[in-house]
Amino acid sequence: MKKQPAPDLNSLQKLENQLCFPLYALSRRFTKAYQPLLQELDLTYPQYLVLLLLWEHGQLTVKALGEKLLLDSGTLTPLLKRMEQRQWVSRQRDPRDERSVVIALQPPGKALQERATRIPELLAAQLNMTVPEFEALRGQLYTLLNQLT
Amino acid sequence: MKKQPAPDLNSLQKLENQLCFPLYALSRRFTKAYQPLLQELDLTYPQYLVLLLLWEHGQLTVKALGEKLLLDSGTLTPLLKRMEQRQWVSRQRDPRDERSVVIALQPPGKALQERATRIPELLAAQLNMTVPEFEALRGQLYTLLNQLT
DNA sequence: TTAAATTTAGTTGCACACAATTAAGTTTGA
DNA sequence: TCAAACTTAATTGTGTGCAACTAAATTTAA
Repeated sequence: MKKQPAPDLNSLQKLENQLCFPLYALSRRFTKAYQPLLQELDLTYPQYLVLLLLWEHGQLTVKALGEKLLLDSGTLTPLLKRMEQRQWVSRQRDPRDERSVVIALQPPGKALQERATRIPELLAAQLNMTVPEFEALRGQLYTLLNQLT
Repeated sequence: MKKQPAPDLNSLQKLENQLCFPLYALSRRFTKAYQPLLQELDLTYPQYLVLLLLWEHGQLTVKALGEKLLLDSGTLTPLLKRMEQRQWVSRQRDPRDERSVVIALQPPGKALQERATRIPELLAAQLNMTVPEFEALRGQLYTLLNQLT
């Protein structure tokens, strides 16, 4: 039950008073912080996200990956083809529903998991946040994500 | 003086426990929320950010735009050339320092300001947040941005 | 049953992002 | 002074993102 849906409208025309800009900038800075760690594995950040899901689930359809990552086939198809070229994943039509393409983790992709183990903690260490702060912020971001989805 | 720099490491390998993914997804969702409003002005979100700064400052160098937006010339140069083609901005070398290029707002670019007035409040209305919540979140995002910059 | 609607990936085209490099201009320090 | 170091944009090349569209497979509803 929120009372004031719109904050301080007069100054919202300024970049630094908006919410979207720091999200946009911080998202890119985060990706850049991952970059030196991912570069050692020859991975981009979106490719790393796909692998995180496949390390957990083994295989997922393009549709399922798109739902979890909020990406569409226009982004995923070429990205997954590059990952297929490196033998990290396989791509094949589901025989039970030929519309679906199943992306399955392959041994070279599985082998990256071990090398990536410490990435999350190395990133978290750069943030200087407590666990409750971290979890509260994450919760707020997911709440907003639900608002906009 | 933070006591616990790294949160709950065991589960950080999962997408939904990380901070970067919701930032990445939310940033893109926000841009998508702006899109129908910006489309009426034939603007992309990064172009809109450039105009926000030029509406405030009149003119800025490429370097200054890059510092404020955390974007480099590889992104800005082609973007600004597209904005120049539409007569929204001019691009000229600073005679006092020929290395610098000054981006100056032009009348058609200035004219967009009025048409964009209500964009921030229309966006804010979709968030269902109070002013204090909004400001607290913005503050946290800027704090993190400073950590990573 | 079967034509229409829906679902799922893929394709196309455009606009970012950014690393790496280049080129030109300016500052500096021995 | 003047060569080296630094600063600033531009360029090149790669990889996303996403809107719009296409094509094939499946589901649906009359």
